[in-house]
Amino acid sequence: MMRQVLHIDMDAFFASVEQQTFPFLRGRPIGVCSHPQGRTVIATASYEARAYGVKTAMTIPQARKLCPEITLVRCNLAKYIDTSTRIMAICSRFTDSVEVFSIDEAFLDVTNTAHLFGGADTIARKIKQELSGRFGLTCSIGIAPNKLLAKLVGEMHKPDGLTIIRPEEVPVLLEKIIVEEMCGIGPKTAAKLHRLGIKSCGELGRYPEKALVRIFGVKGVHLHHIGKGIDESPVRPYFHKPPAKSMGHSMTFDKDTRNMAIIRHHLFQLSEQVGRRLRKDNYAGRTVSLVLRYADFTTMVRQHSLKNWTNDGRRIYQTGLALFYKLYQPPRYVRLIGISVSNLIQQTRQTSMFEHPETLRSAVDNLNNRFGEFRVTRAQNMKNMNR
DNA sequence: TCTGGGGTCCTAGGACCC
DNA sequence: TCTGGGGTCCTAGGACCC
Repeated sequence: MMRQVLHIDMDAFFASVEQQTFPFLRGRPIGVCSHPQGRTVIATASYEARAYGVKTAMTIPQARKLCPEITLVRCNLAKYIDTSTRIMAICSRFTDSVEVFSIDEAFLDVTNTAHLFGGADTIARKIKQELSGRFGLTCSIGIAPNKLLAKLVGEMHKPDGLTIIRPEEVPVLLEKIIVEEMCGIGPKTAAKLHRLGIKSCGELGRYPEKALVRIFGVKGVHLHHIGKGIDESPVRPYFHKPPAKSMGHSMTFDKDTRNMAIIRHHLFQLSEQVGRRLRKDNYAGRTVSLVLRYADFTTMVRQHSLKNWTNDGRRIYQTGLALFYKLYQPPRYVRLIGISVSNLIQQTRQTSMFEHPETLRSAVDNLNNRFGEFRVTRAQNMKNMNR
């Protein structure tokens, strides 16, 4: 049975949410970023800003050069998560097969429910209408026989687009699509394909599968499928969301530094944040990874596996700090540090396998969850340091 | 004022055990 | 006294996604 899959992608999501919250931002070029004064990049640019060439991942100076009148807005992730949750709830009214692909993207398998609403295209129009009416937000929707193609065609008419591709139209489409437009083919793979004389998906699909496997390993099979427009992967409902594999935080210093007190201070804060997030969802992990990026952008990762699972910020910090000292080459300036915990297990309730009593930490967590990060923290952390 | 921050998956080599 | 082979865990690095 031919499947009917919708891909829904919110248009300039973070920026559009901000423009809805603050009407004076509407119609103006804005960029959302994590901390507008610091060393950061544009997370999302409004369409007005995109008209000037401002794009995601651009630095603030670059964006300002292209668009001097751009308004920078601080990222408010909690608000976007809240809006996203409500958007996903609306999608769930049309099928229980909704996969939350990212904060602003979802796949819907409507194969079994389309007839209840008058067809997949009607569902798409209803969702658009609903999101516009309730939130003032637009989205772009692609409808296709599988996720790969739904995502591809959904991107063809942004913003506020609706693109449908029928099975018989797929071969002609694939001839027109260049490989780097496909989800899963990044710059490195695209360059490698170009060297093989492969530009379009049609060409990729005709390239012998065996040769692709020889060159790319297991990924060759996947590439062959991409070239043919084949994707059997199911839409995974959000309630089957797999457990997390890792949790981490990192930060770029506003100025490169080699001041150990500053580095330790931020490493400690990042570790506490990671521990708190692990505890919030009842995770504990055994492997601690430390990321270190020098001023010249060389980036290194070192990891260490512990004997016991932990979700204690202090334990994570101690392990991370030991890794830092092993890795760090002293006179060099540090640009970024990060810490993450992997090898996770999830408990349904608190058990004795954690190293320390939970009572104090969960009380501190509750306070911080309610009143904000680091309102209550360890005395060691109180020295007021600037980034 | 070049180059954020959060993830997942894959590969490849070495240690170690049977 | 010529050493195979399978399995698992660990670590480092890279590609890719939003």
